[in-house]
Parts: sequence; C-alpha cells; structure tokens
Amino acid sequence: MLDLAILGLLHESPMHGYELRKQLSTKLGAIRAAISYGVLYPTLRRLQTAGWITEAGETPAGDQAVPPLTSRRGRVVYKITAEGKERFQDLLAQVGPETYEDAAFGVHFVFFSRTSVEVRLRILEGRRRKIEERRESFRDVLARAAERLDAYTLELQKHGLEAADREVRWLEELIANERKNSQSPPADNPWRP
Amino acid sequence: MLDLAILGLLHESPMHGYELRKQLSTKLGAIRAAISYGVLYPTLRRLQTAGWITEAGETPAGDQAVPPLTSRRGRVVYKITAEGKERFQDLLAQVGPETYEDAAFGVHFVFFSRTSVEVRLRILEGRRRKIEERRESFRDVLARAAERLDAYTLELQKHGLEAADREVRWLEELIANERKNSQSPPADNPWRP
DNA sequence: TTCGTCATGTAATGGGTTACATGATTAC
DNA sequence: GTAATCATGTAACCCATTACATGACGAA
Repeated sequence: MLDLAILGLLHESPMHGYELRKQLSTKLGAIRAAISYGVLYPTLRRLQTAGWITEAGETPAGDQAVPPLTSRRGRVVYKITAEGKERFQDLLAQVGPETYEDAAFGVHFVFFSRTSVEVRLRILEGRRRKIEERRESFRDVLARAAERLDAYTLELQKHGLEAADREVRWLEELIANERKNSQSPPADNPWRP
Repeated sequence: MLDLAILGLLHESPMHGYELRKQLSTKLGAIRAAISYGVLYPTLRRLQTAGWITEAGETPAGDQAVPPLTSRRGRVVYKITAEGKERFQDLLAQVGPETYEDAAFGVHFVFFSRTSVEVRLRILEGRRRKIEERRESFRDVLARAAERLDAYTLELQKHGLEAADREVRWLEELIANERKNSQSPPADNPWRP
C-alpha cells in the first residue's frame, strides 16, 4: 500500500524521501496521516533493493554495488525503474477485499487515471458494497436498539449513518460516470464532471 | 483507549469477553473495526491484574489467588471494581491532543453521559479545531494546486473537504447544545435533541 | 555564526492482526 | 451424535510510531 503510493508518486516525477512524504500527505491527506520517517526510509531502501526504484543519476542497469548507505548524507533523489512501473501496474490492478478498506481504496483511487475503466468499476463497486454494509449495520442498530442506547451513542450512530449514506451516493455518482464514459468513445480525459 | 472502552462497557453491566467484543463493535462501529481476540483477552487479564475488573462471583476483596488461567474454559464474566470505576473516570476526564483523534474521540464521546459538561465541551472544541484544520488543508490544496492535480485526486479532495465540513457543522451543533444545557437548570437527561 | 528548516537515518517499542488450537453449548 | 456457533486463549508476526542522532544548507 505504501509501495503503491511511493511508486505512483515517483511515476509522476523523481523525488527525494522528504518531498515524497509531503506529497503523500497532501495527495492522500483525505486518507491517512503523514507517514513517519521510521517507515519511509527503510521502505525506500527495500524498493531500491527490489530494483523498483533507483537513485536518479545512476545508470538504469543498476547492477553496480550501491554505495555505502550508512554515513551518506544530503538528499537522495529516487526515480522509478521500468520494473518499478510494471510492479506499480500490478499493485494497482490486483484487487481483493483489502482494496476496499479506507486506506487502500484511497491510494488506488488517487491513481485511477492509470487504470482501465474495468478496474475502476470493480474497485468502486466493491467499495460501495462495503459502505452499504456499514450503512446497514448502522440502520440495524438504530432500528433495533435505539431505546437501549443513551443520547450520545445514538447521536454517533446517526452521524455514522449519514456519513455512510453520503459516501454511497458519492460512489454511485462516480460509478455512473465511469459507465457513461466507458460507452462513449474514450476521450483523452476519461473523466467528465 | 481500549481500557476505557472495556471499563465503560463493564460499568454498564458485567459481561464476558466475547460479548464485550460484540458490544464494542456495535457501539463503536462508527469508530473502529471489531477488536481481535489476540488483544482482547490479554487486555482483560491486564485489567484484572491491575484490580480494575474481577470475575463476577468472586468476593470484591479479590486478594485470593486467581485460579490457573491456562486450561480454564467456559465463559468468564467480568465486572468492574470500585478502583476500576475510578480509573474509568480518570481516563475519561484526562484530555490531551490524542483525545481528538478519530478513535479516541469516538470512545470518549460514547461515554459522554458520564462526564461533566466542562469535559464534554473541552473535547468537542478540541475535536472541532482539529477537523477545522483538516478542512483548511483541503481548501489549501484545492485553491493552490487544483490545476496540477488529476481529476480523481481532485475529486477525493473535494469529498474530503465536504466530509470535514459536515463534521465541523455537526460538532458545532453539539457544542451549542451543551452550552444551552449547561446554562439552564441541569435536568435529568443532559441532552435534548 | 547560529538558528531554523530541510533531510536522512536507526533502535526501541507498541499496538495490533492472523493463524492456530481447544473446549463448551446449542440446535437439529 | 454431529455440525455450527459460542467462547477462550497463545504465538508469531507486522506495520508503524516515537525518540533519538546526525548532518546539510540558507537566512538573519
């Protein structure tokens, strides 16, 4: 999930870790808090070892030994490799139940413009289903247990129900839009508000 | 946070772990996913060792050795102790920056009827401030970087902004209500919709 | 020249899940 | 009697945060 986000951002342009962190928190601010350094830098290391990113300036072949990492200072700009782009596409297109969780959904959504309409629809519909279920459970509680709950708990349930309801409607709009655009000739920009 | 939730539920009535988990996920369904057993049972053990809960049926003095826990089966009903109630009040009233995070806020909110108006107002206002900041950062992104973002990222920002906006308004209503009720003679039920 | 911010990195720790294992109870 | 569900518990693991340490660099 973090891999996907990092690869996605580096797909747009080369960047160093610190900058990556900032971009992550603005682009994914709706989804998750800023990522901590304690996970950012080790992850970059891992992605580099896997060959999905390299330090900008290195030859893409990247087979020469990576210079000693301890004690190296100053900004390190990374760029995505060809394998990294493949990996990115894989991660982006592989959809499972976790994909519909808040964080994973958000990350996929942010990179929707790099996926096919089919993938987009699958993800949006899966997410909708999940939120519909959440909405149902709120309705259940409110219908069955309302008199047993105190006013504050009730209020929280109502607020939760409303939020779920709004998200379902939002998803529905998005789905309708995707369907519409997938029928008409695929324009340059697949999204029309 | 989990301590607070468990103590709060056991404050309402004695319960065994499994039941606790269910109640937790309905009452706090808006806040967090169901808690896993891997954390539930060790936590109950810890709370018991601390003397905040006991197995229902034991004498409240609770100084006799706890029967061997391994190999004991069948449901174990816990109830809150006097110290547990104190601890609950402490946890509920101690407010810090973490209190305004989603999960902690939700747990506090659910037990609002056991707090004073002052504590309620402090928490609601802190939460509002936090969400206002979140809203601002969405506005910033939309105002400053809208043309650089693709349509999907933009859409996510807009949805985030709207959700934040709604939550602020919700909090404002709640705050207004608390203020109103704190002036008029404190009725039996501190909350009027 | 020193202060603040940018920038990278590590170690300790924590809070949690998953997977597994087992036993008790209820419904058929 | 057997399947499903209720119920408790442990161990392995994972992901991430916190706290810390270091260094580069520009502005006052």
